[in-house]
Amino acid sequence: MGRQPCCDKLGVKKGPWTAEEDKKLINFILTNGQCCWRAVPKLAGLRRCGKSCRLRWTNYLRPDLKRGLLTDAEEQLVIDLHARLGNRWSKIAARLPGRTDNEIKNHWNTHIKKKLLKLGIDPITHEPFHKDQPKHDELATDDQQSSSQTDNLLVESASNNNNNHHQMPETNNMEDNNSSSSPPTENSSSTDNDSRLLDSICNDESLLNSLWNIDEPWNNIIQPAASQNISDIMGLPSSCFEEDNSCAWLLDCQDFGIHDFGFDCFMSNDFELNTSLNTLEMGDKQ
DNA sequence: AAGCTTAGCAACCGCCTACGC
DNA sequence: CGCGTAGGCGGTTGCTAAGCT
Repeated sequence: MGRQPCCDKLGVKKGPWTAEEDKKLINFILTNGQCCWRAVPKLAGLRRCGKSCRLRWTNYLRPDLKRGLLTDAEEQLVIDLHARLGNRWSKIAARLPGRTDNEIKNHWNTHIKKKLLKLGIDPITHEPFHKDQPKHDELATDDQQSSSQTDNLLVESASNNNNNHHQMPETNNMEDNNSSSSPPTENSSSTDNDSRLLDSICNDESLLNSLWNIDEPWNNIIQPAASQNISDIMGLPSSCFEEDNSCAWLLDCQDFGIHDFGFDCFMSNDFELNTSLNTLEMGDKQ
């Protein structure tokens, strides 16, 4: 016999999540951590599929998520990664701390793809269109003279991608274990390719600096007073927020639905947190 | 001001893989 | 070893707000 079904489809709610449902899910995960998603809806008092709960948590409620548009550096990294990994959004997201595969996928489809098309670059192959080659989208026909900073980055990135396909240094330590070295397609991936990718990223000093500058401020955000307030507000034992507890990740709480879930204490009582958040925003805009 | 179109994003759907039984 | 499920993934849909006529 196998396991029990994830959820009985009957009586399962669909559609947008309400603030009340979000609260329940957050409360549950704060209390119990991320365990068996199948059991989450029942235990948390939600009429949702476990899958839906997992998605809501990973794509929206997770405290380590960043908010707002991708920065130029992140965007370039996505392009770079997409050139080698194809539409493997989860792999790409794994390289961008605080970003979800869904977010990156959406950003790709709504922003990056269009930019590439405008620049005459095929978003699938990352190769420039040939003059006699039909483009994938009508958008590609207008305004190909665009010269914004982002567009320049994109051109540079695409150009680098083409060059790097054959000249990437050897390294290791990537989680992907496929072994093909084919050009970037939906299914192409390999340890070698990933290793080279990591290496090329690590060798890109400006890119790395940019990413580290984004993440660094979080080290300074955590204040004991803040965690105390959270435990009070959420009605949870303060032990949930102790350093060695499974909920210690909450201390890394960044910028998620703070106002929606009664986390305003972060904003009103903690000057240093505000400063850190401002620093982060500055970093994001740079 | 109203109606229409478009862009952006959250959420769902269906498939695949790993794993428990 | 085979069956069936949970979890994960990528593609797609549908809702909503913003922009346009």
